[in-house]
Amino acid sequence: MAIAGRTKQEVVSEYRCAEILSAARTVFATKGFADATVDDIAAAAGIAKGTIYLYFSSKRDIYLAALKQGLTELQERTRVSMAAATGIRAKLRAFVRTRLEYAETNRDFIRIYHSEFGNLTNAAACHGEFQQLYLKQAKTLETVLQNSVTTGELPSLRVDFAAFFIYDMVKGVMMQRLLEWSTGTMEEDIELLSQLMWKGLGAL
Amino acid sequence: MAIAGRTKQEVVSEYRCAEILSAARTVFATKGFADATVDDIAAAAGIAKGTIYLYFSSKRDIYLAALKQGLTELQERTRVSMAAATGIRAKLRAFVRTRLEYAETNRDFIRIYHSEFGNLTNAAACHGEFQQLYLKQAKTLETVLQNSVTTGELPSLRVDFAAFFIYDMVKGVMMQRLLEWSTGTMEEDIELLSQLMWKGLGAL
DNA sequence: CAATCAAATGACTCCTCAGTCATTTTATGG
DNA sequence: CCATAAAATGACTGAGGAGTCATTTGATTG
Repeated sequence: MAIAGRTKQEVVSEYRCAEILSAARTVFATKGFADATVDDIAAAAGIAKGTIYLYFSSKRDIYLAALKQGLTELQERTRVSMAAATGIRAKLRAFVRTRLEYAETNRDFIRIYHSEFGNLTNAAACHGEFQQLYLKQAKTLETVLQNSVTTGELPSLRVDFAAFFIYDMVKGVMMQRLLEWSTGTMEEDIELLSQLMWKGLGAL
Repeated sequence: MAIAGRTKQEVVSEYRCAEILSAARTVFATKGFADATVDDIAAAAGIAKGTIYLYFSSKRDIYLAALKQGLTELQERTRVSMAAATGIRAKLRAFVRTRLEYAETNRDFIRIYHSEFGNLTNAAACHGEFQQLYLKQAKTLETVLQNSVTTGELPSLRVDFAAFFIYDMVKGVMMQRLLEWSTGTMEEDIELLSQLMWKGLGAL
């Protein structure tokens, strides 16, 4: 009974998972991991709690799945837009733009993203699983920087340091915008951030 | 019975508070707010749980007190060292140095700091009390930047944006160093960060 | 030393919530 | 239409932990 390589069962199952993850994102974004309850998620998804445990094995499992899903999408978009840009400066601008735009349209995910990646220091709670996800993210950017160093487009520098530096700047602006602390439009913030990243405060 | 304006009672009370806060810092840093128990803190302080409630009204109260204490000290040191430096560039370098040095010797506090200020987006949980503390921090730096703009030392720019930008960069490096992800010495990181902040990636 | 007061204690209560599972509902296909 | 299997349900359980308070310990003073 498989159509296009997927049974009906699989399709329904995927749909349920997506439903649950979508509800979970909203709830986790609003309450944070600790204060969110599985009942909250069930209510938001309009299903019974027991059903959730047919698709996920624990509260943490749901959380991790929601985080991974968003992270994969964000990372893929970032990768594609950077690959499409020519020259390191354009690539960095693409990095900034893609991520700020994604943040604007995926606020719930970004809240979860920040609550995890703003706080990687609490290793005890998560056995480093989030640290690994973070490092994987940084790796992509690091590779791009390294290539530019190799071609001589960038001078030799500690690319690992620079990669984190860039991540943190963009992460900070995402948060500013999410909290509506930024006084500028997104275009202005993209421009200003790109300038600061490239030229620093001294050359403005 | 007051000696130097303080009764014995007050001295003992302050000592107990300090004891509890010190234990709390360690526990919160290790387990995070949600996973830390008041029993953990009591055990770490070598006192009974009931005693803690003679000095603090709730778990959150302890947390907030520990955070505020560290924050006040960090902020004061930052303010003093910046005031002692001449010129905006030296002030910024002082900012970076003071904070990285403080992070090196107050790791427990910095863990707590990051778990809060990495995640300000979860406003529901804390009624914005942490957001206020953060904004107060940023204000000091913003004032320094504004003064430099007024004297013409810096060109006109969105000082609020720049202040966050600087905070986030330093915060990021603090985290890198805390997790021992940084491959450089502290001096190297101070130097590199100051350079990047001032000149950006393009001018290295 | 006895009486009084303050400080400390930890067993206890109460509540929340993750995860379970016997029961009910819905889908399948003969 | 019935039999059987699969999916969904939500009342229930057990664990864990915040905050309380009757009791104990220790200090103070006449």
